[in-house]
Amino acid sequence: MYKEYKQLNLSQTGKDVLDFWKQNGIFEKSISSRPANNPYTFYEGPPSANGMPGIHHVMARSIKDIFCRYKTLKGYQVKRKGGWDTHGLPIELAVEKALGITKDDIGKKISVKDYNDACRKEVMRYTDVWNDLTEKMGYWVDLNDPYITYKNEYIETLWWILKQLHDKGMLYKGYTVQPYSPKSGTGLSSHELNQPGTYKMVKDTTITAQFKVKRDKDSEFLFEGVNTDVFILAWTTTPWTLPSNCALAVGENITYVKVNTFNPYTYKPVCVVLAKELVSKYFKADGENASFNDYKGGDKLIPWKIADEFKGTNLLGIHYFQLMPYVTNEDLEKNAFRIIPADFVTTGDGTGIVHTASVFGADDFRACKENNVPSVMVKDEFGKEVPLVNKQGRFVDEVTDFAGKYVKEEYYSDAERAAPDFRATDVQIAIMLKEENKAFDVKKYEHSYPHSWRSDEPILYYPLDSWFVRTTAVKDKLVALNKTINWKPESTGTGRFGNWLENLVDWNLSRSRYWGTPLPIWREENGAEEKCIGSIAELNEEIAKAVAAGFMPEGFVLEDMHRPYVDDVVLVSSTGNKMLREPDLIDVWFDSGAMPYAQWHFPFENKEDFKNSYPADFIAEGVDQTRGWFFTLHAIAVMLSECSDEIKAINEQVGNRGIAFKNVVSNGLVLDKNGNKMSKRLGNAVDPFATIEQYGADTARWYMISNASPWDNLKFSMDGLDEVRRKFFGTLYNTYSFFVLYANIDKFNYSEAEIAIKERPEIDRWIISLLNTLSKEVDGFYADFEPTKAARAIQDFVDAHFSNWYIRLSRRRFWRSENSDDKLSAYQTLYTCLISIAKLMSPIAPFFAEQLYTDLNSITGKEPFESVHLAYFPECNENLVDPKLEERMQLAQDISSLVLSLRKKVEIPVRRPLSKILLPILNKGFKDQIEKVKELILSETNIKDIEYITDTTGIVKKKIKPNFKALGAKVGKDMKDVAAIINAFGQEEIAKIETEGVVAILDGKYSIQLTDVEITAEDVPGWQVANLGRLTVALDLTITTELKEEGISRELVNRVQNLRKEKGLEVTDKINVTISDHAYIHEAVQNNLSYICAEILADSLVLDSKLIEGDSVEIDGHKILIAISKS
RNA sequence: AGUCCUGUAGCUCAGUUUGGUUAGAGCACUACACUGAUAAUGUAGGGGUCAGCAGUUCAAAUCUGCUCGGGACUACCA
Repeated sequence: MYKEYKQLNLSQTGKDVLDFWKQNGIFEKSISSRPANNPYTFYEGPPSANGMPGIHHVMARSIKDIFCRYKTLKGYQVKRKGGWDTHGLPIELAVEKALGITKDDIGKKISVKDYNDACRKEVMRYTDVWNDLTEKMGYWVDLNDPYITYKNEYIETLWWILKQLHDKGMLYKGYTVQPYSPKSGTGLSSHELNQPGTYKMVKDTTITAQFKVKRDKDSEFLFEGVNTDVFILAWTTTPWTLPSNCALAVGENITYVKVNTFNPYTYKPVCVVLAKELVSKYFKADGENASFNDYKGGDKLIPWKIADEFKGTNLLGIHYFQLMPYVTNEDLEKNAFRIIPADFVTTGDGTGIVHTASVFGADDFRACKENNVPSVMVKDEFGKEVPLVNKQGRFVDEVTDFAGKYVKEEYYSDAERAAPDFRATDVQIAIMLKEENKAFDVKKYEHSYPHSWRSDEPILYYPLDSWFVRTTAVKDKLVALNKTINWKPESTGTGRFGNWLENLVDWNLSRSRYWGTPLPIWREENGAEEKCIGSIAELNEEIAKAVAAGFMPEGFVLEDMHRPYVDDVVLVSSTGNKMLREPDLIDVWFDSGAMPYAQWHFPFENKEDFKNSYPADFIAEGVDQTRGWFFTLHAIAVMLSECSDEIKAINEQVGNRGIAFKNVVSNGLVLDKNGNKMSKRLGNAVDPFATIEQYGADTARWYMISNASPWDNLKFSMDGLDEVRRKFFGTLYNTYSFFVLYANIDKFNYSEAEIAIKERPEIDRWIISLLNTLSKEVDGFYADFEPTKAARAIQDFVDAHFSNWYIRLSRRRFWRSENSDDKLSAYQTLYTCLISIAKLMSPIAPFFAEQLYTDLNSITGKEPFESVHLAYFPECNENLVDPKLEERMQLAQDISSLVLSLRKKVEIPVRRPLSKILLPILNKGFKDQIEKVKELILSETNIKDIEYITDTTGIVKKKIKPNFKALGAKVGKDMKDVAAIINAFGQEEIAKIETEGVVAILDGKYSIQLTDVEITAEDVPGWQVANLGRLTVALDLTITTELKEEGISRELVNRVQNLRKEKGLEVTDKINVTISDHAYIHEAVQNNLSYICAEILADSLVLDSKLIEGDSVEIDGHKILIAISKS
C-alpha cells in the first residue's frame, strides 16, 4: 500500500526525511556512490560562526546545495568540505564588547594572550546553531572535517603562499594614506569608519590660500595685461596640511577665470585664478567692474574684473612658489609645486582648485603618484622619511613656527584649550597667511568629518606603513583570465568585478591587530635585511640559529602561530643582528582566498586531494563578496600561477591557466517584504529556524529560488511562502494523493509489463512528451546555473499541464472498476510523471522530493536507489517528444476554454450536452490535428460533435490585420498609409488576397502578399462565436429532446453522487436506488438507464411513483425524492 | 562621488538580448460555475501614463541620452 497522508505537512516531512537521511547515511552515499574519477569540485566559502545565521544564509546555501545535488544526479562525485572563517575584526569587536574593553586595553588590562584566547572561544560560539541550520535546511556539506582558518596547519599554508610571493618580489613594504587615530596610535578600518556616529558635523577654520604663480613660458599667458602678481586660489578645511602642500589639482574640463581685484586683508592689488562657476561665492556682484582707482583699503565693496577665461588643461604644468616653505629640496623644487589634473575636482565648493598634500589625503596621494609629484617629507632620527606631522599629531621641529603644536585643537586637553591665550593651530596659520598676503579668505565652515569611534576625536588621514601584494604586476593576467570565468550574472563579472580589476591597485595586506594570521616577515631594525618564513620547519631552523646567536632561549617551541607567541621569535641576520617580526597581521580576506590550498594544508600534506580539486568547478556567494572572496581567490590563484613552481606544475597537469574557479554564482540580498534591509535592530529580520519549523525548508527554498533570480534582491514575505506551499506543493501533493487513492484500490504496483508508449492513448503520450521536454529544459537550466528558470518550468508543468489538464481529463479512467490496458496505461503514465518530477525538483526541494520518490519507489521497487538523491537525472528521450502532439493538445485546451467561455456567456452549464461546435479550418493540417483530440474536447465540454467549415466564404466573417514585422522592411515610411488601407479591406478584398495570394495597393506601388497580413475569422453570423488568436469557435445552441433528457440524466447522476458522498459511501460501494417517478425525469431515466447506473455504481434503479421516503433534491425546479442503500 | 544592479497591475514576477501596433502570468479582489483531487478546480471581470523627460524610428516597455526613486559595493572630498 502506498503511504497516505491526512494532509500536506512539509514541516513534518522535513523532519521525517532528515531522520531517514541520517539513519541511512544518504549524504555519504551520495558521494561514495559516484566514481572518484569523475569529480565536480565545489568550494565552500567559509562562514564566520561568531554571528547567528539569518534567512539570507538559507538563500546562499540553497544555491550551493542545488548545483551540488544536481551534479550528483548527473553522476559526478561532489565532495563538499565545509569550513569556518575564524579571524577578523568582527570577532575582535565581539570579544571586546563581551569583555567590556577597548583596543587600548589590550596589553594593559588584558594580555594579548588572554585576548587571543577569548577570540578563539568566541569564534566558534554559534557553531552548534550553524550546524543545526545546515542540517534543517537540507544543506549537504561535510562538517566532519572542516577547515578552520586559525589552525596552525592552515596558517602554515598561508605562510607558504606568502613566501612564494615574497621570493618573486611580489610582497613589499610601502605606505598608504589611511584613517588614523593619533590618540590610540592606530589605523582604522573602513568597517570602523562605517560605524554609526563616526561622521559628525564640525566647524573648522577654512582658508582660501593664494599660491603665487612662477612666471615662465608655461604661465606667461596668465600675466598678459597684468601688472601685479598672479595667484591661484585653493581652499582647504585643514589648514594644518598647507605646509605639506605639494601640488594643486584642477579639473581638465572646468572653466577657470582670471580676476583682477584687491586682497581683502592686505588691500594689495592682486590677480587671482579660480573656477568661473564659483566667482560669485567670492565676489559681490556690485563690485564687478567698479572703479579700481576709487578703492581704499578697508572699503566694504571690493572692485573686481574678470580679465581672462581658460580651461583647466591650459593651467597644467604651471609652477608656483611654495606657500609655507619650511621644507624643500631639489626634487621638490623641480617636480612639486605645480598644477596637475585630477578627476575628483568639482566646482561644488571651494575654488575649483584643490590644495593637495599627498601624505594627508588618499585622493591626494593617488593624484600625486600618478603625476610623479614628490611628497614634502623630512628625515627622522633613523634617516627615515616621515611627514611634517608626527604620529602624535604634532608638527615636527622643521615646521619652526608651529613645532610641537597639535594640528587639531581637539587633541589638546580641555584645560589647555580653556587657557585665555589658546589659539588653534589652524587659526594661527590663518593669521600668519593673512599677514603675508597669502590668504584670500578665511572663514569658519561646518562640514561632516570622520571621528574615531573609540576616542571620539577627529581622525587624521595619515601615511602608515603597510605591506602590499603587488597585484598590479599580474593585472593583465587577472583581467584576461577573468574573461574565462563564467559569471552569473554575467554583468557582475564584466561590470563590477571587471572594472575593479581594470582599476586595480596593490593589495594592502597589513592589519594592525591581534587576532589573525601574522605576517611571516622578520626584519633588521634598519630594514637592511628581511626574511620571509614559508613553513614551520624553516622557522625552526632559523630559531636554532637565533638560539646559537643567543637571541632566543634554548628549547623554544612555537606551539601557536598567533600573536603574542610568534612575536617572541627573534631571528638573526647574516650579519649577526637581531631580526624582529613585522608586527602586522594580514588581511583576513587572504585567509579565505587561500582556502583552495590551505584547506588541504598544501603543499605539506594531501597533495593528491588538492590536485583533484583544483580549480573549483563551482562556487557561490553573495554579491557583496565580489571584492572580497571572489577577488582574493582569483588574485591568489593568478599570482601563484606566476610565482609558484609547484602550482605551475599542477596547473599544467590539470589544464588550468591559473584560475581558482570556473563558474561563480553571486546572489543578491534578502530584504524584508517592504524592500528594507533586514536587521536585528529594526526587528524585521526573519528567523530561519522559525520559518523552517512553520513552513518546512522546502517551502523556503522553493520560494526563494522560484520567486526571483538569485542575483536579484529578494523581498521575503510570508505570504509568498504560503502561496508556494498551497500553489506548488499543495497541487503536487494532491496529484500524489489522487494517484494513491486509486492505486491502492486497484493494487497498482507497476508489476505489470510496461505498456509501450506508442500504444498509450493520446493524452498519455502527450504528458509523456511534455515531461521529456521538461526534463531537457530543466537539465539545461540547471547546467546553465539558472535555478529560477528550472523551478518555474517545473512549477508550470505541475500546475498547468499535469494537474489541471492531464489529471483532470484522466480522472474517469481511474474510476472504472474493471481493469483494462487503458487504466494501466493511465497508472503507468501518472506514476512516471510523479517520480520524474521528484527527481527534477530534488535539487531545490530535497525533502519533499525524497518523500515522494521513496513513497513511490518503495512500493514498486522500479529503481534500485534508496533515495532520490542517489538516483540519476531523467534523460530526455527525444523519440517520445512529439511537437505536433503538444501543439494539438494546446489546441484542445484552447478550444475547450473557448467553448466553456461561450457556455458561460449563454448560461448553459457543462452538464447540459449540446450538439456541436463549428470550427473554421485554418490550414491543411488543422483538421487532422483536431480529429486526434476531438474526443477530449467533446468530453471536456460536453458537446456531441465537431463540424468543420472548409470553404468559409460567405459563412465566416473575416478580419484582416497588417503584419507589421513583415511589412516594415517592404514599405518603411509608408507604413501608416499601408496599414490604414489594409485595415479598411472588406470581405471581398480579404477573399481575393486569400485566393490569389496577392493584392496591389497604392496604384500598384506595393503588392501585398498573404504573408504581409494576418487573417482571422471574426464572426459566424447567427452563431455564438469566440476567438483566441487565430482560433475561432462557433457553438450550436439547439437543444433536442434527446439532449435535454441526457442533461437531466446528468443532473440526476450529480444528485446521487452528492448523496453518496453525504452518506459516507466508499467510491467502490455498489448501491440500490429508488427515485420518485416524476414526469419531468421519467423519459430521461428510461432512455439513459444504463448510463446512469454505470455512473453511480447502481445494481438496481427503480422509478417508484409511490416513494415517500428518501432525500429530496431539485432538478430544474422539480422536487424529486431519491432513496439509496448500499447493496 | 564612482561602478554595478534595479524600477512593468494592489503584491511577486515574465516580456527588453533581436523594436512591430490589444503588454502577460500567479496571488489578492468581485461574480458565476463545478463538486468521486474538494483547505482543490474552471470561467468571466475590474485593475497599467511599462518611474519621468527628451531623442532615434513608419513604429519604443524594448534602442540612445539625461533626470528621479530603490539597492549593493568601493572610495571619500579641497
